[in-house]
Amino acid sequence: MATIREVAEAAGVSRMTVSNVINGRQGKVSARTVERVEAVIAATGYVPDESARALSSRSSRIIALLMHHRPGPEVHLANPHDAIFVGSVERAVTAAGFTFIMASAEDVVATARTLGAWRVDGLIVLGSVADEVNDLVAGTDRPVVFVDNYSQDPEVLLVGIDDELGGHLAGAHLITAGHREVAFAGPFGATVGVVEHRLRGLRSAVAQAGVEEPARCVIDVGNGPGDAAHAVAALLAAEPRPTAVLAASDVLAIGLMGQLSDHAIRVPEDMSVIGFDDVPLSALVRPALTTVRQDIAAKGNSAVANVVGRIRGDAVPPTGRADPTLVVRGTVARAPFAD
Amino acid sequence: MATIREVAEAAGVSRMTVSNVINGRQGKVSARTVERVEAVIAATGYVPDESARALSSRSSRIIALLMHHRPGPEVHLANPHDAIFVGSVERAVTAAGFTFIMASAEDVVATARTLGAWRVDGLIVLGSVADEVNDLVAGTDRPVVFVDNYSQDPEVLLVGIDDELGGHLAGAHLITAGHREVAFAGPFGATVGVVEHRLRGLRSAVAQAGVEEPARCVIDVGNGPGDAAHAVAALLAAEPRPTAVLAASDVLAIGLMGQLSDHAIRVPEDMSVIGFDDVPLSALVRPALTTVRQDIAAKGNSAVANVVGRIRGDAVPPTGRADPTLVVRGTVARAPFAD
DNA sequence: TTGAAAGCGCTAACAT
DNA sequence: ATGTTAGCGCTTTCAA
Repeated sequence: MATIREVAEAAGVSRMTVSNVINGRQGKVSARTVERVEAVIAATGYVPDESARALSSRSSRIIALLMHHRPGPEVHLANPHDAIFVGSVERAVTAAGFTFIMASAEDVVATARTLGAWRVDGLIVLGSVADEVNDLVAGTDRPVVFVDNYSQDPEVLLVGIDDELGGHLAGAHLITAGHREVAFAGPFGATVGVVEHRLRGLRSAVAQAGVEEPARCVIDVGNGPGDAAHAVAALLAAEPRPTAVLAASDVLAIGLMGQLSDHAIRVPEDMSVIGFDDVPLSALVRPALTTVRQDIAAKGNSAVANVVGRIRGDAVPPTGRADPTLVVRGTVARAPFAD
Repeated sequence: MATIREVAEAAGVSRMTVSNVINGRQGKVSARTVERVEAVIAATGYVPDESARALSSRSSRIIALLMHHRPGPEVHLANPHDAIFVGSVERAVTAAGFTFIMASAEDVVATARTLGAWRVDGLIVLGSVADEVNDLVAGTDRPVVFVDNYSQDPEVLLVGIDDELGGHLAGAHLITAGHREVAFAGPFGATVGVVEHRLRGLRSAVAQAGVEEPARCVIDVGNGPGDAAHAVAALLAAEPRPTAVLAASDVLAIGLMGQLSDHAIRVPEDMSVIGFDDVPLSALVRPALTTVRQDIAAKGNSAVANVVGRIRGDAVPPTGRADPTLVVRGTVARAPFAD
């Protein structure tokens, strides 16, 4: 491995000149010298040592995505929402000229500390983080953005969507189709606030139609293998039986559809289903899934734009919650017995 | 940020002693001194600077997963196979006491060089890498393992499955169900060798049944939005029309099922479908997907075990190809008009 | 069991 | 436009 010193000697210049060439410092080096140094670099295959650079400059030009995941065999990334988000972040980070790395761990605070020890320049945090938010922010002087977070602290920078509006859109659509007894299913334990807000929005829409106890059937369901089966069992046992269900994610909605099919309950004739996210899969299944759409890639781009802006000291693009929309496909029908 | 020097002074010892405590060097420091130093570390919240450690020790204790992806908006990780693989690698790396990072890029060789400049200790490479293999291996003195790679070079260390056997299992199952005209659909451009070997295995099984031109209908199909539609159009236009199709992945199989449904072709009565991988989703859809199963997490564990073994200089666990199995569910029926 | 000296490869700050 | 000096924070090597 060649070092900057060897390159400097071979080119007959000082190490600083080589450094200036590497870092493309315009106007600090004459064109002829640049050429000579670059020739030596190409010939030797020299690559600057990043740990030395980071140590000396106190900056790594790395932006890291930190994902929280729960213990157990479940893979966080198996969730298409997360996969798409990660992909969009990676692209935006690379396009901005930074190096992208991702770290996934149960203990986000500890991992943030590890990344900090690597002098990462910015951090994007995905996953259910609540109490840890303050520890995370306090533990670093670098820009941090949280994704889909419902922290108490209004100062915390985040990107996300208006989950309550999403739930409301779904509820209004079901009400319009004549549904009154509407159920909700989601992983309440897995996220902090997101699922709750979707339920709240659903209830507000149903309540506006004059329903006394809106969405009284609420099912807490994980992503495990048998979970969809339990959820559907609970759904069908509810009294009175709901005619529609809003799932907190498309994947869950598809799982429910499969179980309903096993119970000979037709979707949408006997039971309407709405998903959340609009992942690509939802257009593939049959009947195609009616769902609340969020622009996941836009969320990733916003997060990166904000972090990069703060690193560079530029104008900082705003963060906040975007508005989801409803995508009508084939899983909502008029409620049975609706007038 | 506290430094080792400050900790040393506060504890009244030399920097080397603090270093020995940090690195848990047994027997180099007395128990009393360890205790004192650890108290100071806890009090100051000292975290060793990793770039300085890497620079000085020439090792980062990082194992990196390098993913190749193609240009365009498509997200590599959206593939459940890749997501599960990444998850299992991350878990195994962390369990082995290393830090995990993931980098995804179009130019794997360039990114490998970047990671090398960070002194990563080991590398796992996922994705369609062919010509780059030699450059990658030549460019580093660290252990590298390739995943699902069909390199010419037999010396290249890899983990994967016997894709040809997988195709053969599917073919034999279809033959047993009376199918003779069998189609194959897969993204030939996206991988190097994997899809081809699955097709080869399918053909060998069909040929064994005495079929003259086994699997003559071969459809090259990507993962884009309209791709499944084109594939099904090609499938239904083929003359003679196939009675069964093997898809190179479960996600593709599900996409085909949706399109077949739109054409009022029933699965499995009119068309049998087999997938590949057995991702969780395949058990959720209806009819549940018959598929060739591979143990993705085992593949990840093998890759990590090999890299870690080589880093430590321990006995190196063997690499190689595991055997897939057939999971029979509900998408294969007896061929129409079969005797 | 502990410490002192030297240096990993690079860059910031200041010369010239 | 180029060079010199002095570290960044840690570990290695060798001594005590």
